Amino acid sequence: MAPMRGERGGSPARGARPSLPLPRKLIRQIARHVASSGRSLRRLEVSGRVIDNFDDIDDPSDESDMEVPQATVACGGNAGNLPPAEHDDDLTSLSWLQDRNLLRGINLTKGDVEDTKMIGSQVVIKSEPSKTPSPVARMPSPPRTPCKAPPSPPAVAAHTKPPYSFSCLIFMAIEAAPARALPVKEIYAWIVRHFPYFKHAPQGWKNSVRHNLSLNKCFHKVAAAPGLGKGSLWTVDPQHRASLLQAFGRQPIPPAAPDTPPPAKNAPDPQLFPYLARRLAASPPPAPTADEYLAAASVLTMKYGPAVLDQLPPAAHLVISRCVRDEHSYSGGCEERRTAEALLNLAGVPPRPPPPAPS
DNA sequence: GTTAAGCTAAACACCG
DNA sequence: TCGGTGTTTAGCTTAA
Repeated sequence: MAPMRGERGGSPARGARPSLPLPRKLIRQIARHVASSGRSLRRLEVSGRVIDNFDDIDDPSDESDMEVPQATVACGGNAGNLPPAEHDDDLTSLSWLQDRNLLRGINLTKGDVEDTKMIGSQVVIKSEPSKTPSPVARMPSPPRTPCKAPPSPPAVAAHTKPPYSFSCLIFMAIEAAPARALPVKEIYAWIVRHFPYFKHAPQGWKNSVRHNLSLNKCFHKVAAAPGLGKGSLWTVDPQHRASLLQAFGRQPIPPAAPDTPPPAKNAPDPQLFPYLARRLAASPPPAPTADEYLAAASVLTMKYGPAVLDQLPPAAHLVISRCVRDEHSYSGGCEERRTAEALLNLAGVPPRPPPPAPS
């Protein structure tokens, strides 16, 4: 029988481990990710540095995270009334980030893997029996010139429902607005602009947006601006901002990577589960968009404080800094950047200075 | 098994 | 009258 959640398990030696630069839960999530391909995590490296060896971290019944000294997690940068990271039990979002390769560069090494191959910044874990790269562990490399080639794949995203709830979409739209307030029509437009899926989605999604605005206490209607015509302006209630930010951490896990199709026997019957079937049918998943990178940075920061960003590999820093540098290539500022700034500011992350220009 | 959250659909009223 | 907006209700699925 598996131990109850919170029960201590595993070897006693774990308690004597050195401080981990990443929360143990995050490492466990990575271990599960590796385990999903039939492997087990034996060693973890971050940015080329061996963090720890552990033989039992892939035990799915082990839910303890008491070994993580909070001091190493540095939550002091949480903005405003954000809840402390230790209150958040849910790392679903992090599995999403891993699935989306947003934690690329974290070097996973399996004990019985004899070689970890680096191709550029792409990490390939070689499987001993088959000598073929693990489809799960194979991480695509980030753009070589991330500042020039932001990963915005509208052609793919057009067919993929974004992994955000409507409240998150509305939140992002409003936060991206200069006045932090938008009429419903502009919220529609922002969503369509950033998630082309909705361009051809059934009309019901607009109803869902309005339903969300009306029902969700996080959104408030304010007096209509003169000349606005029908409708009101909608804003985010500052008191509920933290809960909306937390909602980013509860996003559903998107479909598996294109080269790891789920077993057909697990495919939901579209007749019985139309919603789930539609969600899962939206594969292959698109490459992460700039907004997803930003959401990833924000989620990580919200959970563990800004210091966690310094524990991520340089590739992640590139991803984050890219959006700041993009500021210089846009005239007047794009909504993506505003979204980025809003999210990162809310998460307490100061903008990273652009790297020095090559001489 | 229960509960909460979220999605979808539908109906209705209000307003420009 | 029409279409957009806002509200409410109900049923469903999923995750905790």
